[in-house]
Amino acid sequence: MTSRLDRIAQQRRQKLDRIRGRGIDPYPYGYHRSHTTQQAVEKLKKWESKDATEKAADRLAGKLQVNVAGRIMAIRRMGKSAFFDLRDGSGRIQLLFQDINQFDEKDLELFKDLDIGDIIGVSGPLLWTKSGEPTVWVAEFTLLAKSLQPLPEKWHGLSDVDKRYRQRYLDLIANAEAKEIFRVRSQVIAAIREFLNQRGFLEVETPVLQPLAGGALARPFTTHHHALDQDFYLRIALELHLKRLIIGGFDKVYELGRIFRNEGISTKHNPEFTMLESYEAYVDYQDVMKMLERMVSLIARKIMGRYEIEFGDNNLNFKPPWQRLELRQAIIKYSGIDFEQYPDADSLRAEMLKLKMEVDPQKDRGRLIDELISTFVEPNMIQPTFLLDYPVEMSPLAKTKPGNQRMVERFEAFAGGMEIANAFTELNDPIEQRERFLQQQKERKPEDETTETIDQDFLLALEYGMPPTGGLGVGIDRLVMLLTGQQSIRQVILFPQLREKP
RNA sequence: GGGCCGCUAGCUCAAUUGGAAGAGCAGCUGACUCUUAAUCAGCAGGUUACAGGUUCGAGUCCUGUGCGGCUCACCA
Repeated sequence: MTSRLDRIAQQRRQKLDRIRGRGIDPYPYGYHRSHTTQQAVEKLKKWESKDATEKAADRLAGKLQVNVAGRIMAIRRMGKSAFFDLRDGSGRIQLLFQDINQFDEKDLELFKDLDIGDIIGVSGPLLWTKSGEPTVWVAEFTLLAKSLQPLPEKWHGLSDVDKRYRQRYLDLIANAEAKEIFRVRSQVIAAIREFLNQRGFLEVETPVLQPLAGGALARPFTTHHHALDQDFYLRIALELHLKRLIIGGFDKVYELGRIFRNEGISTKHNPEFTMLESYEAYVDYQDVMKMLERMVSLIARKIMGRYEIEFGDNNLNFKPPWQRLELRQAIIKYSGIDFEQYPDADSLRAEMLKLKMEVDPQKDRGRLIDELISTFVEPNMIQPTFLLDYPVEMSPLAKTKPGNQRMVERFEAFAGGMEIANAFTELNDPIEQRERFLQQQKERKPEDETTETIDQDFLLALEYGMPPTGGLGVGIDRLVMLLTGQQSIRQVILFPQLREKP
């Protein structure tokens, strides 16, 4: 703490003491609002459209009276009068304190002690100022919360990225764009629920704490339950529990939930992030593809008002149908390598080395192909695109293509150079699933902490019979990034993970 | 984890080759009854992230640490 901040805080505390000394509670219990600031402005506009006689009658009848409340964002004192900007969750409105001598001694003193940042409630009639600003002419005012800290600068806002994340409330107060991003995020999630609910999907909740972290391959967070004296993992995917529910007879289920991966942090990765997974019985990945492009495009149009969204230097067009491209063809197109010609890891690695790629000799064929995707293909996936049909090594939970044991019915959706969704026709043959898990375990490196051990309970569930099912996973944070044009995942997560400051 | 960049007043930013740490906003005092980045006059406000080093002299150069950003690696 520097002396200057101390001094400002000290001044505010002195004001607080003065206010208390006059018998005023600076933190009272509530306030009756008749209107939000936005509603008040609308009310005034509506009144403006009436004819002169009606207007005068309304004014006389006190029909322009409102009670509004919010945070003081600006103070323009001008001798006996003053203009304040008042902001609430809906917007802002101007306040006019005309001739402050109308107030009694107590209110006058309180008025003098009001600061930018304080929360107040006011009542009085609405009016237009000469310059056409909708304004509340303040007849009465009440302090609702005294602010003891100075707000960020009014014009430039808060730009210190570190501070914006650590003190997100200041970001939300100071930067309107930040607030808008999270409003959009909330609407996106609501729209997803509405879309899926309308289609007969059932929203469910499954455990975050799991004895095995299955359904994906990622390093999990670990924790410990004391009463059970048992270690648990935080889930890294929703998949295996949702499939159990398909087996249980819910034909359409989804979960919107937080998942946790103990891996690197980047502009596209946060250790905890929000995933949508949905499972629908009796459909395949082609049906899921149609549903996804329909869902995302509807959301874009509903919330952003259009199919085309500016993202970085590009204009993304989410109008269906999205481009469909076989994974194999995409890799050939962007890297020149046809993985079908290299049936094992060694030959593929040799070919990749020719492209001067730095290739980890530990990587198996699936991971090598994955590297080809992320190096050559993903950066080119700007317009919404489905990549279809993946090698079986990369997809232990997906069903192989009919007549081709090496490939599975899987797609990933990309846009803006990011993967936003992953889906497949789910493998429902319990014998094959067990073999795939065993194969996966065999290829696992001894030092590799990321590989799950086999989820026997899930295999048992599969043995009771799971209908043919199409499954989908969507990265909600990335979807919000795309829709709001944000280049960093931290801009769309209210409280992103940061290192603790000393 | 590696590389590069950044950290100056509460906030937004300056500071020439290494030569007296500044401005705007916010704050305080005063003037002002239609302002809206109000205006005008004045005042106050700094461990230049932290710890060392080089130097007559360091915000500036060097080393280390912390935190952040970008990027690479990692990442179904």
